[in-house]
Amino acid sequence: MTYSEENYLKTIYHLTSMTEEAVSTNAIAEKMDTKASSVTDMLKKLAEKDLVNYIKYQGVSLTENGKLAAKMIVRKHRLWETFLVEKLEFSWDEVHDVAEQLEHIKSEKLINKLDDFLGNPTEDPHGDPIPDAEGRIIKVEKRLLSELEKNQSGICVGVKDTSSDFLKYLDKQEIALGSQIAIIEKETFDNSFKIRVGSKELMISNKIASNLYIQ
Amino acid sequence: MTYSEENYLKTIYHLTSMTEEAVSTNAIAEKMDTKASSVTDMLKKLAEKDLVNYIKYQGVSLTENGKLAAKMIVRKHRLWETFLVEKLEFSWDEVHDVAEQLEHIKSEKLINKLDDFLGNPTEDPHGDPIPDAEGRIIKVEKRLLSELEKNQSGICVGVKDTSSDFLKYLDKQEIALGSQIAIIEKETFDNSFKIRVGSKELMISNKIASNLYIQ
DNA sequence: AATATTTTTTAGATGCGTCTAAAATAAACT
DNA sequence: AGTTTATTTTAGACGCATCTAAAAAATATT
Ligand SMILES: [Mn+2]
Ligand SMILES: [Mn+2]
Ligand SMILES: [Mn+2]
Ligand SMILES: [Mn+2]
Repeated sequence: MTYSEENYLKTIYHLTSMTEEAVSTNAIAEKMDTKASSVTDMLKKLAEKDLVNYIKYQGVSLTENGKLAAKMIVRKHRLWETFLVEKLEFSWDEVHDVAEQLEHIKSEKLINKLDDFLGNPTEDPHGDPIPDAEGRIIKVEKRLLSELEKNQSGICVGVKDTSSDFLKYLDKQEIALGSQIAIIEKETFDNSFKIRVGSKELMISNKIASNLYIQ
Repeated sequence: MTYSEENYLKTIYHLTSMTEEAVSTNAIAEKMDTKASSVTDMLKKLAEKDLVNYIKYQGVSLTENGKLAAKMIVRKHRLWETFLVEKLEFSWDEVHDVAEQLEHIKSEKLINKLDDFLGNPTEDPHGDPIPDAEGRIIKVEKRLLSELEKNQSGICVGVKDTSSDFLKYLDKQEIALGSQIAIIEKETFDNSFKIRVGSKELMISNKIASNLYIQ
């Protein structure tokens, strides 16, 4: 499989993992910052290889083959991110771009040895699950902070947005995976929140609260 | 720089590092298992980027830019090989192909952090020198085992041939980097050797002896 | 020096992944 | 239902890296 094919597969995987439905050509083009015509070309090729179910004008979904292949790429991405943070002292906002490259390295042995070296982690630095060698994912149920009510609390276990900007904001506010977060007040006007993180109190917008996973 | 450009650069580096002279189109084609016409195309492109000195029909050599770029690729290759052996329990005959992929990952930070993580090694698992971040190489003088005379001895510090076949042969004979090797007898007929490795004695062909570096 | 051989370059083609522009189809709106 | 708009596909082009076949240049042989 080529570098490009792998990127399409991964994108389709991420776009379909929420909805479970077929995804449109335009949605893929949007996400990958490319043109719809390029997407169409690639979908034909992936369909030819039995990696996607593709019917003209009707969108696309992954076959079982495609889904497993996509999971293996996600596995590699997240294991490399974990390696970079745990072993090479990268911060969680610096790892994504490098992992985008590393996820395409082809070696079963490498990735499985890396997995062992890292102690078979089940989650990456952003709290996202790491598929095992067979593609199994441990699903932990988690809610968005924005769904909590006043006086409820929980532990921050993940981020939805993994952009560098957002992650740096969290660093600045000293919010990290494992932080205890409690809702002190919920502002009905703009749906912003007053929260307590550890011993500190701060105000966060609804957008922030909608990108933090709590357990 | 593209994946392909990097591979050409590295090949030219290896071919010129011994002779110091310009290298021929055919020599590059041979080494890279490609056609001379493809090489010519690439040489034009590399010359355009001031990475090689190329004059039609007269062979090619690296510019200072090209040499530094090549060294950085070699640096990455050898650091990754070291990582695979030291941290992921690969054996020295398994690392080359994976390192061929990993050497193209683009991230200054990654490679320098990896270097630190490994303790800034100066040699890779095959005894080859690892250029530092500025491209400096620590030259250690070493001779081929085949150049030694009867009753001389030394420590095995490197291999010239790094093919899997050769490395596996060495494993079988329990010859490794650091092994003490002494010449017991030199057969004038076929230039083969009787040697002692540690406490064992064995016969090796001249071809074997010509691929072991001794210090 | 002339001829033959080898090496290297050029010319033209192919596959991959991308693009723009135009055509086809589907969806939304009177 | 007919028309407009949006989405998707097709057609044709381009850059990259490769190839084969032919031409050009360098080298070796007689
Ligand atoms: Mn990522
Ligand atoms: Mn991640
Ligand atoms: Mn190697
Ligand atoms: Mn090596």
